[in-house]
Amino acid sequence: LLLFFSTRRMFPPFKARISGLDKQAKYIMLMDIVAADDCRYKFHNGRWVVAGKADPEMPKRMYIHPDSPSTGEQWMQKVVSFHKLKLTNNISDKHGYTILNSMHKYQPRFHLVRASDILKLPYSTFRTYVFKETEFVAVTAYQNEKITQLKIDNNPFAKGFRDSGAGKRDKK
Amino acid sequence: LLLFFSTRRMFPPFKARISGLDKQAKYIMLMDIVAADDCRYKFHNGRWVVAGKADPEMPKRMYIHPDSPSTGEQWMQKVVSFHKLKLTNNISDKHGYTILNSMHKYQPRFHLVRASDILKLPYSTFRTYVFKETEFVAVTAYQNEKITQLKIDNNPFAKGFRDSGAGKRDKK
DNA sequence: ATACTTTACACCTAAGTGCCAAAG
DNA sequence: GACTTTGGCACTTAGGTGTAAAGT
Repeated sequence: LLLFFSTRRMFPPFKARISGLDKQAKYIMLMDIVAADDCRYKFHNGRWVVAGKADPEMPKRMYIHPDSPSTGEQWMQKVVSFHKLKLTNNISDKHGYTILNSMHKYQPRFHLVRASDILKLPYSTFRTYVFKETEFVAVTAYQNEKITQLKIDNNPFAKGFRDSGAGKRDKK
Repeated sequence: LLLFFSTRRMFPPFKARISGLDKQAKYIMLMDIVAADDCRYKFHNGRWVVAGKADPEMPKRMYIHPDSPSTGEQWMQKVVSFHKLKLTNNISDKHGYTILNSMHKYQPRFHLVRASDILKLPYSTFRTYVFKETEFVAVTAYQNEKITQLKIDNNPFAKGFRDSGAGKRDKK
């Protein structure tokens, strides 16, 4: 259960270690994010509950991993991370970021394509992998304090919000 | 007459606007930096004068423009800038930076290759363009105050050294 | 001693964080 | 009125500047 925000990266990022590729062949790695169901949600009494039918789907976009294309050998050498994938709720986005609806549930999908060239993508066969545990609800403001704390604790850019030990300050 | 420093970028950067390419074809853009003559220089009485034979040449490296390969159409759309090219005087450099000898004169060269793939580079035909006015002497410390000021005035990262015009005051 | 080189440093750019007040 | 969204902010990482002092 992960979250999203205005125009920001997905965090934590999707990471995968790849094996079984042809060392010599070229591959392209992609990720897209599709609706997990056709519901709109709200956060009530500490949990996400259905709050009606989903809003119309946003234009679909495919994120191409920036190292693409690379050889199987190169992909298998290191963990493949999609931390640079950017999410936005701006329908008129011109950057090619992935557009999502706030308060909707989403499922990232990982695509592996054997192709030497981006231009050949439309004619290539995809292998698509879905990891159910990466499902998340998109939001514009955090609803769950535990998620906030998880991000503060783990995202290096949020280090400024880490409570340096003892003095817990009051918030109201 | 431009300068260089420890492990730093080349500044001002080499920039070119390209035209006449085949829109559909893929191209790779490269830059290397070769000795302009076989002399060692020193800066004396406000000018560079020859001070003996050149030191042995450094290992040659070819900088591949990070957007490579791209289609002719993509290259022609924007100014092609080599501002990320890095220079060093460290002979054992492992990053692939361009290695130069301090106090020697150099000539950048721009290479245009019609090739869809970096692996095909060795078998491809290069078109090489040299602009004499981009010749420079490599240094580890600036010799000419005008060069220093030119950099301070134009390099955004050196803004901290700009005199904010009126009212020169000493630091408190 | 002179001339050049290295290093730590303050000051920048550029971009990714959650927060909070204001707006919708 | 309760909820959601926006935009400015201080904070962070990451890395590019010339400087001055120290090193060779």
